[in-house]
Amino acid sequence: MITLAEENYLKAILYISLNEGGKVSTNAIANEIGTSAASVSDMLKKLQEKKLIKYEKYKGVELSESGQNKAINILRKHRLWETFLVNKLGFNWSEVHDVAEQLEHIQSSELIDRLDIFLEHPKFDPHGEPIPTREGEIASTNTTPLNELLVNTKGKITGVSLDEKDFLDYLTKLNITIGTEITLLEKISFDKSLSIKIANTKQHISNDVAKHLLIKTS
Amino acid sequence: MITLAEENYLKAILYISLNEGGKVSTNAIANEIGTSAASVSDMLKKLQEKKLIKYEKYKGVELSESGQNKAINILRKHRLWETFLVNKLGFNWSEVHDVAEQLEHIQSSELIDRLDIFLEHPKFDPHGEPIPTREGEIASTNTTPLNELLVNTKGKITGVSLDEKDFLDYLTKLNITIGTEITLLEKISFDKSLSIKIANTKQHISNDVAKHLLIKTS
DNA sequence: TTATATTTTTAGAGTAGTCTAAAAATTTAT
DNA sequence: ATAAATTTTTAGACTACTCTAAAAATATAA
Repeated sequence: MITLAEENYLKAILYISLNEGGKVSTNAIANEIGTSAASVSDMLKKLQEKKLIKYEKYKGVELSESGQNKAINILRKHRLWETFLVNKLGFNWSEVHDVAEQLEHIQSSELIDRLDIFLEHPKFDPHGEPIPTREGEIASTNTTPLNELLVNTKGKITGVSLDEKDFLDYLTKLNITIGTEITLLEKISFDKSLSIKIANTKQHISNDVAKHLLIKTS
Repeated sequence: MITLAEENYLKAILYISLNEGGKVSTNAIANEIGTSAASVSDMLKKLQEKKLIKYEKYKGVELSESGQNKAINILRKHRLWETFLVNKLGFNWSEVHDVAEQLEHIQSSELIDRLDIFLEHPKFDPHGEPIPTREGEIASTNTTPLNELLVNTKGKITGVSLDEKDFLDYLTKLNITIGTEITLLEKISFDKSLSIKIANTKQHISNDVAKHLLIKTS
């Protein structure tokens, strides 16, 4: 059996390696989970014992095949539950993360299969992130973070890569949501902030915001 | 904060006192939870510290007001989730107990409020048991266990008081479900087994089965 | 009412996960 | 290439929950 803490470690390792690629460091995990590097070191030994990760002391860590399967399954559950909470229960996209973090640990593959059917096999969650398939496939989205776009390019926001309430509420205030058409007007080299146009209104956003907006250009 | 283990103890104490009434013994809890009397003794001290129970050594235990509120809320969550699993996801009534035991521990009152709305404020769960209200009211059902009925009485099954797969699957095999009309034909004094009539078919069931069938007479 | 059986509690120990402080290894900078 | 800074691991301790074995309290029975 896999414990709740172990599941959270696997998820963190997957999350970091999806974003950064390559081996994951002890500190990165500690930072992601909000714990000490010492605790992470301890836990990595246990996950290694259970063959859920490939780990060499001081050399960083990556998921084993079975660890990756488990982690992707947790991600699938998280994103399906978020979809349920928004599409069926009427939650706002900024309110679902914490509850989904609990629901993703419910153990029942039958439950997830049925939830998937009930939701009519959604491909993306409320933040535009792909929902891994039952077989563990994660669709690639072919998007570009807004801050990497060329000036004067027009595109559509198809996803956000950060699931934090403050961030999502700020987007809502800016009239930004999934599907919003956006044009990059200018990049300020000093602070990397951006001028953008949304629905014929000019707005200004920081690089920290822009890098989490995923754009599909037409 | 209340831990998962504590929630399970409160739930067990509520369950026993709803069925037996009066103070609850250490052994009864140990038996219900499937742990040792020693562990229960330990935990009772902790729950006492947190003012969730009223407890005197060797004298048994009862829930405090705040403990009862918490326990009833867990019961509410359990029964709402069971209703969701059957009504929305298409699970059979015999398959939902274990998953609901996990789901009942999800912490979010907003979630439960919205689930209640989504399900259109159900009054009873798939086993005919009343769903406690948001305010902690548990409707009384005014039912009689089948084995306490007088011979030749006719009634309708409005609930079952046991949520175990084997039992529920057996009922399904007997063509018994919520709403089934039933007539008590004969009580065998030797083993307390019963002859019953369901849909013009005569059947024979044990006292152990009959006592968990809740009847409303017309 | 005294002995016996049962129930409950205490004592002591084990596991999973966490922490801080210190030691060891690795990386970076001069 | 060695010193300094950073990262990672180890050591030792703490909490929550569990266990078995033994002691204490209560209930039952002769």
